[in-house]
This record gives sequence, C-alpha cells and structure tokens, in this order.
Amino acid sequence: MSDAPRLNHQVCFALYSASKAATAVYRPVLDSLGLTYPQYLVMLVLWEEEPRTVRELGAALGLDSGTLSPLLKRLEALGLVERRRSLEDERRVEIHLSDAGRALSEGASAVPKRLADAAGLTPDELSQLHGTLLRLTAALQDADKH
Amino acid sequence: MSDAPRLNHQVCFALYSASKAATAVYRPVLDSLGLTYPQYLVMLVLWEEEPRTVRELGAALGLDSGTLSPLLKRLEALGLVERRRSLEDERRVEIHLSDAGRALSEGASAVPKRLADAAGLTPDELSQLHGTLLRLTAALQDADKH
DNA sequence: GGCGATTAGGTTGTGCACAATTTAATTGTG
DNA sequence: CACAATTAAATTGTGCACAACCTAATCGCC
Repeated sequence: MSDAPRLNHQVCFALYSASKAATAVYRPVLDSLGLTYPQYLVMLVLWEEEPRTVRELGAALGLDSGTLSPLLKRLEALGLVERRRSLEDERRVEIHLSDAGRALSEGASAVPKRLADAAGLTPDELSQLHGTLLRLTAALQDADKH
Repeated sequence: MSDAPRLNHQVCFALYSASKAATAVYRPVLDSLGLTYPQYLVMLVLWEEEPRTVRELGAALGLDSGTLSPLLKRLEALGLVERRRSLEDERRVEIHLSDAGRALSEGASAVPKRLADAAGLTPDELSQLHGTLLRLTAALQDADKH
C-alpha cells in the first residue's frame, strides 16, 4: 500500500473545487452585470464604504497591487470607479465609486442568494461551514507567517 | 439599511480565501519539489494511476485542455511526465510518469500533513468540513448544468 | 534641513482558468 | 463507402494571482 496522498482524500482539493464551483455558479449573473468574480469582490468592498485606497482594498481581499492595479484600471475603463490621487498623501490612490458603480449594487443584491439556492445545504449547515472556513483561513494565514 | 451584500457574510468569499490560504501554506513545500499547486494536483492523479489521457486528467480535476495542455508541457520540460499519442486512438494523448516523476511521490507524501497541522481544526472538524465541501461542490456543479 | 528607511502603488514575468476557435481522428448512418 | 456529427487536443485571447523589482512620496531621527 502506497503512502502517496490521494486526490479525493485531500481537503485542499475539496476547497479548490468548491471555490471554483461557486464562482462558476456566479458567472452567469456576473456576466450580465459585466463583472468578473474578483471585480465583483472589489465592488462589494466599495459598496460597504468608499472611497478606499488600493491598500485598503488589498487588505480586505488579500490581494496585492500586482493584482489590483490592472483590475482597477479595467473597472475604471468600465466607468464603475474613479481613481484619484490622495491630496493628503500623494502616494495613495483613492478608489471612488461612480454613479454607475453605485447603481450596480441594485442588480448585485440577488447574487449571493444564487449560491444559497444552489448549495443543497440547510441554512444551518451553510452557516456552520462559513464559520469553519473563517477559522480555517485565519489559522492557515497565521501558520503561513511562521 | 442597505440590501447590498456584505463581503464578510458571503460563503463564496470564505471559500475563495480559504482556498488561497491553503495553497499559500503548500507553496513552500511545493517550491522545494519544483511544482506549482495545479501541477501537484496533476501529479497526484498520475501517482494513483497512469497513464491517463488529457481528457481523464481534466475530468478528475475539473480542468479543460486550455489549462492542461501548457501545464503538461511544463511537466514534460521538467522531466516528470512523457506525452505519447495513443496507438489505438490517435486523437488521445497519454500522459506517462517518468522515473523522476514516480520518484517525486516520496517527497510529496509529507505535503498533506502540512495543511492538517496548520489548520487549527480537530481531525473531526476537518473530516466534517471535507464531507460538507464534497456535497456542496456536487450540488453547485449540478445546479450549474441547469 | 538632510538623508536613510519605510510605505504606496505600479510594472514585469510566469503560470493558472476558462471561453472560443481550430485541426485531426473517429464514429454513426444512409 | 461517403460524409456529417462527434470527440480529443491544441491554440488564442482575456483576466486573475503572485513574486520580484521599481519609482516616488513620506517619515524618523539627528
């Protein structure tokens, strides 16, 4: 009997697959909004509070400037956000919502329900899964630092 | 009160973050093996059984030829696999392990333990999480078809 | 005020992920 | 047998994700 790890016994693969399946379920709705999944995440953060600096967006989403800079340029090209140099600290770039960006949140309010409907889990299970994932992510990120 | 969905209430974001955190934890070990995470997944499938066609690998991992073709070329360039046209059906390309590819499974056997150690969850919780993720993924993939 | 260290953001390069298209081999049906 | 339909891979194009590096602005400390 081999000690080679088996694909279907690995939690990491289950996470990877579930994450891909979730974004696939969102894709049709997000397509109709003209957003990719990571762009949708950025908009989510901005709908909660704006303006935000690139750094703040990165901290909220766990993304660095190498990912965010081009993504934000695309959102700006779509007319959803505006990038403005901060006046107090000219190193910072503030990301502001445009009117169109603000308006898009209406169409997006139905997005999360889509996953809940497709999940095939009870609200209780979904809530417990959510809690476990948050704890897992925190522990993994913590372990990654040491 | 706004009806805009909030980032930190979304299971999809929890999945996305947990998946990224898990691959980040694996990265140092995989770096020392010279593999990326998706390359490691392909090797996992081959360690279970080989040869496999590109199609079979794609079915096991949920990846299409657009992702696998260049990935497999890189694994071949690393000397870990060989690509051979099938003799029975020349549309197929069989992926065989090289001796080096087979040998690599020794070094990889410690990889999964890394996540279990860093997870901060009891074996019971981890096992339950695994089961929930499998059910979730199946339900989402099923919903995606209709 | 001067100057090294830090911080914010951008750029470049590599490697997925996935849609859409292309090419070649095979299968099914008249 | 002919030939349309299907299937297997590869290719192309767009967009993340992340490491490594770069520039400019700010801060600390003397």
